[in-house]
Amino acid sequence: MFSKFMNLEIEKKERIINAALEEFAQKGYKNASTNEIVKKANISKGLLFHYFSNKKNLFIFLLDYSMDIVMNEFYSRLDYDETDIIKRWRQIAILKIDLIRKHPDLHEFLLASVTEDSIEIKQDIESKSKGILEDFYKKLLLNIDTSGFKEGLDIKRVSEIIIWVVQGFSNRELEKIKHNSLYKANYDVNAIMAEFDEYIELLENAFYK
Amino acid sequence: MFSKFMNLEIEKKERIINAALEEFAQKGYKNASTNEIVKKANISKGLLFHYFSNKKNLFIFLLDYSMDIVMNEFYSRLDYDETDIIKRWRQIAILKIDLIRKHPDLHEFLLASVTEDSIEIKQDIESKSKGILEDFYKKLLLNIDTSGFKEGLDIKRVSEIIIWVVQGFSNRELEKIKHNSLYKANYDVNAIMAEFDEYIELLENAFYK
Amino acid sequence: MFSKFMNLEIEKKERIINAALEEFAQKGYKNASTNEIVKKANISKGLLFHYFSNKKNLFIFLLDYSMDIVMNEFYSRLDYDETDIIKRWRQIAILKIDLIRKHPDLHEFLLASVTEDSIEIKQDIESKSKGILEDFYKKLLLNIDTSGFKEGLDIKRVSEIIIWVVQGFSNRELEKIKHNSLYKANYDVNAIMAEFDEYIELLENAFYK
Amino acid sequence: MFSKFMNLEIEKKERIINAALEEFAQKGYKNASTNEIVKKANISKGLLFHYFSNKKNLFIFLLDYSMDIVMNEFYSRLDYDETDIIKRWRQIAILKIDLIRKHPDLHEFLLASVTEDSIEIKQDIESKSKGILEDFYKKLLLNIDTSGFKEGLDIKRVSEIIIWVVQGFSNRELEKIKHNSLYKANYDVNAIMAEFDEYIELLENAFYK
DNA sequence: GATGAATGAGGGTTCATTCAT
DNA sequence: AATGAATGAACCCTCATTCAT
Repeated sequence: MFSKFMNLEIEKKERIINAALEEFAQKGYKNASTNEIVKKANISKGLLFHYFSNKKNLFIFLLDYSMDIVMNEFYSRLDYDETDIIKRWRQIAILKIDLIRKHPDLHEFLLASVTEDSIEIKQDIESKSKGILEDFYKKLLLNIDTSGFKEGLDIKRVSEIIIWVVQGFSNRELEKIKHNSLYKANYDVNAIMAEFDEYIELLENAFYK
Repeated sequence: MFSKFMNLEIEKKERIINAALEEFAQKGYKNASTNEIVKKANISKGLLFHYFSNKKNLFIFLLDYSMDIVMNEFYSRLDYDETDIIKRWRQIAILKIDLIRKHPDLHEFLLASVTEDSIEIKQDIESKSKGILEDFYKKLLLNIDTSGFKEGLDIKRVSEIIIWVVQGFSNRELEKIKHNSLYKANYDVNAIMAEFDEYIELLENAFYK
Repeated sequence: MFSKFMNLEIEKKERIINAALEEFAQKGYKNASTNEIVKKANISKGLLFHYFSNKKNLFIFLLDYSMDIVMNEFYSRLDYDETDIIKRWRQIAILKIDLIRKHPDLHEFLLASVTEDSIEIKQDIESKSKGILEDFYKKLLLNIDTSGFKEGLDIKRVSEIIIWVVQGFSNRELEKIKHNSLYKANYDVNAIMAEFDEYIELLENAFYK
Repeated sequence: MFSKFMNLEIEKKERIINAALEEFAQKGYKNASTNEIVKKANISKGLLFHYFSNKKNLFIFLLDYSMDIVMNEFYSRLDYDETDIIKRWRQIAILKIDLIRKHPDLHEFLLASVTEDSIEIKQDIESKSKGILEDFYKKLLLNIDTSGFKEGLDIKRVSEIIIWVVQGFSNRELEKIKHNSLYKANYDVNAIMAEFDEYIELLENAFYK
């Protein structure tokens, strides 16, 4: 389907992908202008449509492309021998932060996609993300050992609490990065993880034997 | 600035506000059509621009208007004698659910605003929400008693954990409502609060003396 | 449906109609450019779509408009007391020539419509013309007296022959007008009808008692 | 001019010609897509333009090509010993029907060309068809014997009447074929010619001694 | 105050044609 | 000769905004 595009030289391919990711991430689907994309990518109007036929297809390609990268980044680097749920989520948080550093536009794009309202692509996004996300979460949480929890705890609920805390923390950091360019330029993953560990400790004390 | 509009008879004013809230909530800023708004509000095109000069101003007006209502709903109804942080957040959750039931369009509008991508208004939304939200949070958490926490806990961090859990829970419920129209039509506040209380209990056991 | 347009001042209305008729007649549906139409009519791009919503609707409006005029020109001026089939067709030929002189663009437009290939409007044209043309032919041939034919002739076939001859003659004249602008500018209806009558005489001698 | 193309292997040449004839016949000049043509012919985009330089030239080539074939079909098979005008036209009608059966695309193409609206090629079509058709008609009617007509008839006018009747009849049949696919699939040349002969008999009785 | 006709820049998309390989 | 990526002008259409009434 996108074979024409895939056979391109890598440099041009990246120019186009990055231009499109940035534009969609900044403005959302409907607002994004194919005019802007070709300007940023320094290609002709016609070429974009030669590769992708139409705007929707371009978006769907980016969705697949982004999800693929994210999946790979996560699946291949997750240590499945680490069975402790908190430590596992700690890993996930690190991978996430790393992903954002390596592919900031891609992350922005996926984030924007999730809240995308345009009726034309809503269904595509949902159908794609649904299956993949379910699968994703299953794999992320494969082989988790919850035997360390204190007796009598509702494991499902405690797990949710842990996830919410991890998400709350990482969203807080993302907000800082997003709204504070100084912070963005200089942030120190180690320092962040050190702080993160303090929250983790609170959770461990609260819920572990 | 919007004095012309404010002096209007109340019925027409509400017609316009509701039409615009609904349109923006459903379609986002850029997609929203002034044509649709005037059609829904049953006024002429020119009149809308007579009152608000342009689309952006209309949006900003709605933003102020919505935030005002929310502030009032919360400030006036919050029981400041309840000093326990978990119970206070439980109150907030109830008020939030209540707000959604009473002003669904307004809530949708504010929710959509937060994830709005249109570059033209992004900054306006953020600058407005930033100051107000900070003030909001300060007031919401005024007079909180944290003396019930176990000794040695980092109160600030534990408070954050609590907030993240409350947010995680309410987001989960909102997602259900949003993606499951059957659930939306029949949901039972009491049942939801009962489940919520189970999470609260977990937190209390974890962090309270 | 086209009420906005119909309420226009007559001069502007005619400017738009003539510009569109000419463009469609010259280039056919798909080739016709709304850009050219608005240029010829000296109105803005948006206005055309304000009135007609889209190109197809504009075309359909012109189809109705043209058919109406043609119907009226013919119905109101045909002498239904003339029952002789040849004389009746002689009348029709005169009315046709007259129509072309008075509304050349309109005639060109309808002629082009009949041979229009664009799949988008083919059905519209056919459904419109089918009913109307059937009705039209019925009225044109109302009250025809064929008792003057020689005994033993197949009346239906002879009628067809007469019609084909009239059509052949009038097409020949149309071709002359179309391809010879000198001829077009100076042609003399009386001279044409005089020649036409010679063909009619041949037919009368052949088929009448 | 098209020597490059003419030197091609015959199979490829025919593939291209048929693809182009079909596309132009179905969609008219402007609507026809060079993309579709190369796809149908299974050649590359560049090759088509290598042979024909541009779309217009391709069309003109097809026009020449089609007319040549038609000319040959007619010239070589017409029995010039048959001097009677009606019988001669009867022959022509049969040859025409035969042509349509043998080269349906080609016939469709020429038919569509005659009613082609595209201003870019209108003149080319007309200038080509004018000279050729005149010549064609002259040859078709070569060596016609009109001595069988009744005394005193205007031979030129009667000949025209005969032609118009033949055209009228064959157009009527073509319309049936075009708009009734059932009819198209099953039509019986002999039956058609039998009916045609009834019209011929009417003409003979009318104009022959 | 109130109307809605009028504008025109910008939107996504198509397509004949060119040209490096 | 043969390819198909690349171009850009033109296409139809949308829409916030203006302005005469």
